Amino acid sequence: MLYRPFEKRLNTELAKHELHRAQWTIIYYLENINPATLVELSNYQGVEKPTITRTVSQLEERGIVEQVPGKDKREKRMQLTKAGKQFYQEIRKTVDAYEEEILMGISEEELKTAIVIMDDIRKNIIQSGDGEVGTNKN
Amino acid sequence: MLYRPFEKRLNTELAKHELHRAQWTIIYYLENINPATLVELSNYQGVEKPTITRTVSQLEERGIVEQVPGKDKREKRMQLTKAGKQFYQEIRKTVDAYEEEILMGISEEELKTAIVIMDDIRKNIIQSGDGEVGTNKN
DNA sequence: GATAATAGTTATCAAAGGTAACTATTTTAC
DNA sequence: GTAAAATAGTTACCTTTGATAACTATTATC
Repeated sequence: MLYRPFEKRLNTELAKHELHRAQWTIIYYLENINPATLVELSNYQGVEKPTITRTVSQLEERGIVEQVPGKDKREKRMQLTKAGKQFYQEIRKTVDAYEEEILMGISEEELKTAIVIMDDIRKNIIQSGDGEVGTNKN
Repeated sequence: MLYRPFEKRLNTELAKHELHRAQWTIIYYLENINPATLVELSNYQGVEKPTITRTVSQLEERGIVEQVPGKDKREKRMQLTKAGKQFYQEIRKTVDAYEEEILMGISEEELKTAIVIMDDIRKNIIQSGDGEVGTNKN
């Protein structure tokens, strides 16, 4: 049970920027894969659509993300605003410091190994049972 | 982000026994360290006391755990009831199957490595910052 | 063109956590 | 030996984060 203390601590770090974990996860994803639809975000987070709608709205209200016209009138494609990208860099500092702290004494190799294994497990979960999100099954 | 799919799936497994993750964690802990106080449980889960009070009450109402007189009139020492222990065995089957499934293709060694690393990280979190629970600081 | 599927939203509920403020005991300090 | 501090737990209440059900609007498919 690594998760509880990790999340607890991450949230106190993010609180410095008046952010919560769920919001940060979306900002983080958008920094990499930039215009992303809500469904994409929903799949990434492993969370139902209404949950994403809410979190994205919060970020929208704060001017961190904005909509870009997608090829479809249905889809809502989001990207980080200019301010959002700057914001990301700020949070990044906090998160980097946090990560460095909790990874003290753990080598690059060890970390890589752990990541690979956890990724294998994640794939197993998503493949078999229904670690997946409802939308995908229709 | 291994956690979300893992918890989601675990919860659907536990639902077969009308259980939730937080409850299961306590049952699991009590199977090993049997009479445990609420503070102990609270530290184990990395969660504040009121949260534990609630979860333990639920298990108490279902006759899964019961109080044993501790050396102190303050502390509430809990153990699994007879029914609770039987219940544990049942759930164990479900959880074992689940674990086997998600660990498919992952060797003993790999798993051990991952556990060691994650444990190191957990220790780092608890040591430094405040991955800890409020009670401990007073 | 009617039916399916897809993307998103709204409303509402539940799980799981937190804080503040409290009671009842037990320890510690003077 | 009592007053103050610490410890264990509880109650009341709030927040975050998730889920479901039922819906609209748009696009694909047959």
